[in-house]
Amino acid sequence: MYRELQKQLIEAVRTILETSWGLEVSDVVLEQPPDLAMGEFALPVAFELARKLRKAPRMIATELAEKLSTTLRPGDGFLSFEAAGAGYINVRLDRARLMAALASGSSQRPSEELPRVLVEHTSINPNKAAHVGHLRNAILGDTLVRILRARGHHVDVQNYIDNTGVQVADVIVGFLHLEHQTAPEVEALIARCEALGPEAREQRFDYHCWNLYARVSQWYAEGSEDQQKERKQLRYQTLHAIESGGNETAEVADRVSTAILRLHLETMLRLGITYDFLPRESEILHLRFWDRAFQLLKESGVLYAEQSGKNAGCWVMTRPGGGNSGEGPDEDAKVIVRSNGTVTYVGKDIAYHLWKFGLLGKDFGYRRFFAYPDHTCFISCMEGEQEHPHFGGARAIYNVIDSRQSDPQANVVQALRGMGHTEAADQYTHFSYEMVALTPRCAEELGYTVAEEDRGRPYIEVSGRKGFGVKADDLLDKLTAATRAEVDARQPERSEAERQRIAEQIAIGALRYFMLKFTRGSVIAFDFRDALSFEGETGPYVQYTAVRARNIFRKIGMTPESALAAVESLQSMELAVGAEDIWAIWMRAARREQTLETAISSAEPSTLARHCFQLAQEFNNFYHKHHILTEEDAGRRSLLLATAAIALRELTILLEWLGVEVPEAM
RNA sequence: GGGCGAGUAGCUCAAUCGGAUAGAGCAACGGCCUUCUAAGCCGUAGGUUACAGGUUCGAUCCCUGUCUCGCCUACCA
Repeated sequence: MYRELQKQLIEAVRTILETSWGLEVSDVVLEQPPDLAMGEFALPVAFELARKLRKAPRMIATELAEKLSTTLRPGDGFLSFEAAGAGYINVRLDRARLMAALASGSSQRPSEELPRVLVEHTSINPNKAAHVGHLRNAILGDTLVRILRARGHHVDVQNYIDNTGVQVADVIVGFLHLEHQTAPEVEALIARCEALGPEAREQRFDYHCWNLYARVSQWYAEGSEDQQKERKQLRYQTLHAIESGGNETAEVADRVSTAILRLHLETMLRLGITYDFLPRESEILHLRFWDRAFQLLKESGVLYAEQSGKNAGCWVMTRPGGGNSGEGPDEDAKVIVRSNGTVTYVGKDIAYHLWKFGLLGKDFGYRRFFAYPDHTCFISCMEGEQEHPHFGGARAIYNVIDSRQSDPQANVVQALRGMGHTEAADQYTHFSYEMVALTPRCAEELGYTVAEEDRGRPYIEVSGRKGFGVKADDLLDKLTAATRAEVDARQPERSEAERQRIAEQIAIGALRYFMLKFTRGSVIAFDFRDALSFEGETGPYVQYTAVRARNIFRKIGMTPESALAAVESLQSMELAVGAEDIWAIWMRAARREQTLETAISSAEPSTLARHCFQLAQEFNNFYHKHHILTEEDAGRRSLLLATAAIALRELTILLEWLGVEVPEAM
């Protein structure tokens, strides 16, 4: 109903402007007054018209308000229109009617066919344990998936696995040439680690590789010049062996990366994050996706063979911003195929994205890989199972990838556009976000020595190569331990299993909210003090609020649904009119869908996190001010109960979108 | 050199397409637990929105210039 009122109002303003003044305004701006007591909507349109009409804004506002009140009647849901301030028009709604509509939950969105979308997120190199930076990616991605589904899209979730890249190669170099292990020995190690189970963190295979990767990176940089050259050569030999496949090195790499991949999936599952499909680079190579893409790129003229200059002998592509000045070679062009004939990462990515949009004319084989409680995750392979869901061929895609990759991402879009796939290019969203870094203090806490010059900086970038960072599982364990201690103290009568479950839910709530409350563009300077805080603008604060609301209904022995159903027969709704703290909660509920739309169109989940937190604040304020159980006036009590019920309903929906559960008790 | 992003309270961050008095949380200080859970609530203090111009009824937001910081810009992946 709220949305319809907005539309009606904007339409009415447009009509009046046209018929009375013969004016056309492209965009009628609708705002909220700074204080709810002033009304539900505010129209600043009079300011815009002041110049055209050569009249004071306030006068225009008065006139327009008058016309509006004869057009939109109380029967439509509008109560009054009045000029305010220097020239605003404040609009009051029929609160009782809006409340009734909200309580009955009649905010159905049209069931039109929404396009199938594809979200790629997580995409961790399978060569080491996941860290906080990966958590930000996965949590942002998973939340995006949840809100797209809430809007009504069919969403396929993909986690791209670069199992044949240089990072995997580095760890394999470590196993084979630094530790001098044989293939069976590596396999035995994986088996031993798996037998220990996920609880033995320090002995986990991905933790082992975390350290090994750091050692190898250091090993490359050590020794004499000749040694370094030799080691670098070893590195590329290993990489090429892995890329070509069908040899023992590739076999070991596959075992190692697959074992780590499973651990990553388990880590993410702790946070309630799941995937539908895991496309791997090995299949993109062996199924020759690139050959087909190369052909298409040449045919469309996107790629051209550079004849001279520094890129002579390469197949290159003009960059999005740049362009050939006409004279001589475009030195700024992006190399896609090297002079030795090998394809770069961006080239493979173009092929992969043609597949995503169903424009390649090739497909993966699919095989079952990981079982979730409610569905199965498939992985790419050469020859797959007979029956499998179809992935790819999406109308719109979102790539959750940090901002450092904006250049290669732009290249892929440029290629699509150049090939004439303008619709695909328009529906390609690089959901970029800034990295997670560590505060210098946090780095020191972890036992890393911080260079003097870094000590003054607000943050230090994590580095997998240096083994510098906070591992995802360690952080989750730390959060769980901290919440567990608090739960033990507060809920001593509950069973061990219950308390553990609650502690985990709170830990996840804290972590997910922490990652979501920042806007995408801001670097998160990670610090345990902030992340382990459960007060103020945090997940546990919101969870606690929902638990509080639910306790009211448990205590009184009635359901929130029946409290909402009672709104119809409320005689005392006028009470809400004077009580802005109550009305604020209902208005918050009214704005939910609009906030969802904003979050999606701006690809900014933090909008929803903030909305959710503000609702929690409003409810806590209300909770403190009104004591429901001891309220004697029956009508007023019904109003208070309905308000608690709407708050609980909204909090539950919003937290679900954010991937945060409401614990039994806190 | 070029591209992208950032600079707002002591700290970490917001600010709905350019709108009314720039808001939260932490930290600090002062209050509130015989009452539905104090992981809570209320209050105090804290600001020349990096700087200088410009655009207009109005600028944290748009334009120009300057300063500072980060990332990207390889025939690495």
